[in-house]
Amino acid sequence: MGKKEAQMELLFRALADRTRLRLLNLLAAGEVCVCFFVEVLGTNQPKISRHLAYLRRAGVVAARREGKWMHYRIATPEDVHAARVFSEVMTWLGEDREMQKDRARMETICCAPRLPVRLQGAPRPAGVPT
Amino acid sequence: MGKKEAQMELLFRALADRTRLRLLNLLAAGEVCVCFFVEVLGTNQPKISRHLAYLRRAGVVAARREGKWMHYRIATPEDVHAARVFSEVMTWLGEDREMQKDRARMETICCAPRLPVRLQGAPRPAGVPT
DNA sequence: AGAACACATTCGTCAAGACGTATGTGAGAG
DNA sequence: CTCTCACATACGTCTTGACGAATGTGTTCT
Repeated sequence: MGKKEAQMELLFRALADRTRLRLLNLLAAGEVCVCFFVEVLGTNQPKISRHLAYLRRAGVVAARREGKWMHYRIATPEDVHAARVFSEVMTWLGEDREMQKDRARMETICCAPRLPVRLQGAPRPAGVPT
Repeated sequence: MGKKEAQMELLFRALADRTRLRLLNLLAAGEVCVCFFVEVLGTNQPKISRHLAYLRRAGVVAARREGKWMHYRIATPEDVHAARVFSEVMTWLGEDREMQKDRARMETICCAPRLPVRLQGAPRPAGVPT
């Protein structure tokens, strides 16, 4: 009944946090596993996991397991209007300076000749040049 | 510097509340004064004022004084992307069942042969049929 | 089996904000 | 000037959620 209303609030609450916006931004190019978020955002792992869980509850990301690693990806909302809003938000993120820095930082880390110690053997994110 | 980022969070926080979404919805047709919000949403006046203040800080509504009454209206965000997102949100509100009920309720109240006692002499909202 | 790893969840603490109630402010009427 | 009206703001209380630190869960490797 009031599900759609709740969805609206849920979406905006999910978007009302800096860290979560940064996560969504890094997911724009494709699947990313948790360890890369930790490295790129320079924070601890539980923080990342909690925010990813929040985004998952809001229905804007989905997760896939591959061995020890969890891959997250963007999940477009089912609701048409939610999807349109979300799409605009992603575009917005794409043009934001700070967000561009984050993406550049991820490329720098992933494409480095040697991965950081913490990321040895981790599956590289999709959407970044090899 | 980090202003635009802050603006992004600020916008979504403003949208992450049911009451505020309802206020924005009622403003879709044009200027409305506070007393009508109170009547239509069936709540107390301080609650409405607080949420309107919040929306004002977020830059999505503006206020105009006319004698004793304060008229609020939608204020499209300056930032282009914010404006696009906001526009999609307003469209979304326009198609939501519950929001339609609120607008219908406002029409019923404003266009009644006699205004409710509390609203005697109050300036009618714009955008509703006389 | 056990150790190592990637990630999730829980716990205690703290700040933001939503609420009703009470009070403050600014404008018009008398 | 005082009273009233429309609205704003200041409390005190309670809930939500953000955080770091610790702990739990599931998978792989030996």
